[in-house]
Amino acid sequence: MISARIGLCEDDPDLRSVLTRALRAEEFDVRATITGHEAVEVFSASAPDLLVIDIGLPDADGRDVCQALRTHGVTAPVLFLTARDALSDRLAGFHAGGDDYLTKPFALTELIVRVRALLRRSAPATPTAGASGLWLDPAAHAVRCGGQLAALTPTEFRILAALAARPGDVLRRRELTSAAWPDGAIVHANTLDTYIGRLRRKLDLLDGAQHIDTVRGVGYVLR
Amino acid sequence: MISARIGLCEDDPDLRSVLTRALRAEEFDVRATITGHEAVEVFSASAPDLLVIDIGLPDADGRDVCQALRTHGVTAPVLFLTARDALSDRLAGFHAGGDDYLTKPFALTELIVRVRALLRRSAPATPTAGASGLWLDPAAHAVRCGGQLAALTPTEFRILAALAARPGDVLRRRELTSAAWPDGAIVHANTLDTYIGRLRRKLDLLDGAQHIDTVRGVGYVLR
DNA sequence: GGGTCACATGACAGCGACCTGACTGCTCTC
DNA sequence: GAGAGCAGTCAGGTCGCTGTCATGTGACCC
Repeated sequence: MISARIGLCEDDPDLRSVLTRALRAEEFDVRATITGHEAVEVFSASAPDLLVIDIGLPDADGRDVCQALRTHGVTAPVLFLTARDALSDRLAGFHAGGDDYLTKPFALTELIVRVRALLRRSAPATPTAGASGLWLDPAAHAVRCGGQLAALTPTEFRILAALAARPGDVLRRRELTSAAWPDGAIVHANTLDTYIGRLRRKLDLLDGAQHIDTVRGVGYVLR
Repeated sequence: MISARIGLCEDDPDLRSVLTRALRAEEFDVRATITGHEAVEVFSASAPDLLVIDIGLPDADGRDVCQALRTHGVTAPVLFLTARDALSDRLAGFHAGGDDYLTKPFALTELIVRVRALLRRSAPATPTAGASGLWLDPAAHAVRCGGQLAALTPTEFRILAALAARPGDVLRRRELTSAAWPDGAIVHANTLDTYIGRLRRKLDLLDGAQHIDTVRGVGYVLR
């Protein structure tokens, strides 16, 4: 699968750098911009698959940047970043349009999960986990297989999302841990094993197949 | 695919005529209305797949029309037409649950592009609430199931309408809260729980089935 | 085979999210 | 003012998610 192109617009140098590196670490093709005007110029010329835009840009409101891009025919979903104290329910309307927002401060893992969820939603025709027959449904917080559906807890969902993001690739234990738990969280080594076991049980009830393989000494892989 | 039904509300005869013909030329099934009251009457009776509403209607503000339709259970995305440079209008439009904006004057091709984008984005998320066996009855402020009918209070209706707008999707608590209460309203976290409980009791009396599921740590889902 | 290690699995306690019934206050109508 | 109905809060109970532990199992190396 070709990596998704993500357009980023964030004026704070530190945050911009962190976000860019975090997204690139997840194999995304990131193009970072600093001002709203730059974002409109760059992304209307070559539309990315998803936009991550800070609401509080110095030269323009992030929502106006979005609006301007929409008038240029850019239909990619947008993930807004907003300060918690500036958050109000007025942003809720964006959900109906398929967009999303994240309040600062946020865990990078949360950003990654949201980004993947938005990308998945905007490309509903793309099977999520390759040939595994599994279908991650972020809207339902569940996994589908055939007509069956299994509800997942938040932690189970994050782990399976990380695996499904790169089907066929072996994900190291530390990669999975950092994807499922916030940075700095201390989780017992065995905790991941337990969750893998729970996921396997739920997936097994769906179609009786083995979806998550163990790669001894390395990690796990979704096939 | 059956052509999408588009509800148009525009008082200016020239613009109405141009828009109607342009959309029909794109194979859309257009129903044009002139006043806000007519729009509410017509489109709450037979909800289209998308609404195009002028903000500056003579008898009502387009945002109020949108708001009224939302409380009638109409969940279709809305494209507002508005005068240029009206930032406050934009924000207020999103308050009303609108999904996109177009500032006059605009190119017809822009309109078409964004209509298609909105339809594309909303398509997977808008099966009718009938899939759950429940039917929202805005006129009676009630919910029907089979031949049974349960009266709902206004707040209960708004919550159920929000859930029914996206059956199968988990709605976060904050989404439901912002859908059921006005912006800025401070409601105790537990209040939503209480209303969910009341709704469950009423729905349970209709057919004895469990309609609203809890997704722990996330929100609620109508199935 | 025997030892070691990594992983699998079932059980469990803590905790927080959620559920529920009861209650108060408010508004509207008569 | 009385009554009815709705909205919102509270307290206490229940339930499920989470993370950990103990123990079992299988892979690998010698």
